[in-house]
Amino acid sequence: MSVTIKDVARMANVSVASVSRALNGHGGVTAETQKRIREVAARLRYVPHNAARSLITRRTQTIGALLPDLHGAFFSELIRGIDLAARARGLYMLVSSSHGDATEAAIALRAMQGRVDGLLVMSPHADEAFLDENLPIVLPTVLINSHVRSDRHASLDVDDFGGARAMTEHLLGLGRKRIVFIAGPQVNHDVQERCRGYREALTKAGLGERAVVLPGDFTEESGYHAGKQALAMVPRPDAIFAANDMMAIGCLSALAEAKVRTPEDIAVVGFDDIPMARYVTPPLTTVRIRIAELGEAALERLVGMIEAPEDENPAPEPRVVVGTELVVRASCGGNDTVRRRA
Amino acid sequence: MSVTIKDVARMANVSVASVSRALNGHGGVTAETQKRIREVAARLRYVPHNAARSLITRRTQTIGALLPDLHGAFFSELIRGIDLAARARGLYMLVSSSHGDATEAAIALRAMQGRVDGLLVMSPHADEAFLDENLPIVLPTVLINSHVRSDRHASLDVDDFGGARAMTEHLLGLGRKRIVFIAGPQVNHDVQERCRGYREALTKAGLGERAVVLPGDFTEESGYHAGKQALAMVPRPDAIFAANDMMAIGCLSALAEAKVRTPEDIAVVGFDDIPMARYVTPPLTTVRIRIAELGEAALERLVGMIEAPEDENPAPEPRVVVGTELVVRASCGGNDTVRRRA
DNA sequence: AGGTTGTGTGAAAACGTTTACGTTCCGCGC
DNA sequence: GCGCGGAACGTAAACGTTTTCACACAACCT
Repeated sequence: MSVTIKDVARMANVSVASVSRALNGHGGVTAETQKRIREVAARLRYVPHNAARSLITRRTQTIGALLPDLHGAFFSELIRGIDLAARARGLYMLVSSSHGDATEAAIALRAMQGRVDGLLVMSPHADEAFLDENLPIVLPTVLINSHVRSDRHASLDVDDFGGARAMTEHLLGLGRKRIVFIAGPQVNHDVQERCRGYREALTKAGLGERAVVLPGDFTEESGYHAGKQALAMVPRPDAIFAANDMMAIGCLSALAEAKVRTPEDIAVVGFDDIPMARYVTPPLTTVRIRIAELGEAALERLVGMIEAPEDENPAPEPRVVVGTELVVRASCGGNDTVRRRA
Repeated sequence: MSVTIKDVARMANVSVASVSRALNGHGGVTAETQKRIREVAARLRYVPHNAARSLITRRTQTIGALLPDLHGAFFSELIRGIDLAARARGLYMLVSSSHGDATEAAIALRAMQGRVDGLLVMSPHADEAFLDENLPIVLPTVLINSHVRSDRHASLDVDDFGGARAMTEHLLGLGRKRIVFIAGPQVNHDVQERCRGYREALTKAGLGERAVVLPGDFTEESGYHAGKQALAMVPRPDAIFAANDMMAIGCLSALAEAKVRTPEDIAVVGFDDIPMARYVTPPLTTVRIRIAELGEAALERLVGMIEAPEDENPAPEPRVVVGTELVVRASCGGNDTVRRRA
């Protein structure tokens, strides 16, 4: 059996209350007894039982992260950002992921009850109704990139729209006129926003009717196919904007195979700035999301909510948007730069 | 205030004991009352308080993962593997990382007390003495890639040695005779094992005295410099084996810059099979570690320890080695294959 | 009829903390 | 000398569960 506070109390000839006070530095104990208690605790290797402690304090020093998946660089970076900020505050992180359907997500959500002080939720299932159904109202929650418009939950979104618009404008600025867009999974909010940004820029340039959206599903293969499709178009496009980098890379293969030069004949650009983007040939122009920063911001936000007195609701600004950067490399025919957008 | 088991009991006109029994399916309660209790619980949105539950059951349904860092594809994959296996068993995962020094790691370790049922530890600080000092003996623990020889802790290691030896033998089999090795950080156990595998293969081929180890630190840049160094050697090597892929990629740049052909003049190979390896030119021959599998295996192992009756120690096989695959692409001049090693 | 089982249920103890509330003791001002 | 205030410390309640034990009651066997 492990050693409890009672054992320490007995060995130090004091009550459990004094041990608790001494170890937590609450005062009310002599410096001398405090020292003695500390020594005994160290000798016995006493470690407080966290479950017992959080049962009474109502604090767990833990935040929960609900993610749809853990595949790929995106979640890796996101978790890293969250962890970074969490550690700085002495918080631990309970992660739960890969819940395919809403039922699984609901179970995960409920399992967090009494285990965490707050929740970071990024899930395609996390719409308003779902959250109402499964979230105990008391649990502070920050929605990441959920695109759920709600005044009751704080949320943090990536500026997909602005990033895509900036990219499209960049291509237009380089003189490209026939820009096609390769979309991702239909249900994906990010994709919709990126597509919207693409259309917006074209429309603003008076080229709205030239918008062409090819289907894709975020995989390299679908990018390859979309590339083939683009090559078959007449007139042939002079730029391809893929909704993510992997598809852009697949697209590059399709062009290379057809002996079409990038960027001279057709520019190819992506979205995400995955590590690989720098290394393909030609290096890929893309939109960078500062993902770790997104994670950090989300956690900061959550901590703010946890620490705020309950009556001091509604958060001043329930919705925050995280900016993107335009990363210009060779694949678009521009000069290498990184342009930061708020 | 959130709803407790007492509220459910009151509303259902039963005792808390019956509610507990009904909800946990322990039997000893009529089908009818069980149904009634379940309905009341659902209506009240009752969710058991996990801290209270684990206080008495001594089970948290959570495992802790102590990692040195969260940067890069390795940890992403590792976490994914762990999470995958954990979810399959209804376990949650508490992750803690980025502890720079041993003190921080110790704090993290102790903070896990009473919060997890078992621990997955991968940390450079996790040597025998450190663990003795900070681990409550009762907590089941699996060490990942720690290279700590201990009969008291289970451990799971990657077969760096075997992978590096196989790669070196592959190069020798292709007729390369002057193979240099680019090492990584000195303290890194993996690097030492990989280097040992390299030397072993050379020695076995009677070329032991030809072993050349250039310094490196796992960064692309250090690979670039090592590449330059290799080019300056006389006689010039005909193959370069980098201890990880990033350095191999840096090395490729150095060769390309010097107009040296890969693989015709010099073969270049790496270790890790990061996603990018497929996409560089030429595609990189490398050693793949099935990382997610490593995570899964570690968790399975841990669960075995947790579920085993206490008296049924010592685990049959305290040390398990996870195999690697030789991934042959263009950069070594062989034919594309994947050769799996146990 | 009287004992013996079994089955559904409730009361209460237990888990390991924190903390509100008492108690003791000492020093101080009147 | 007496009351008073505060500091140091102890007692016990509380947190929300699970689980042991006891109890009531019905059904069964002699």
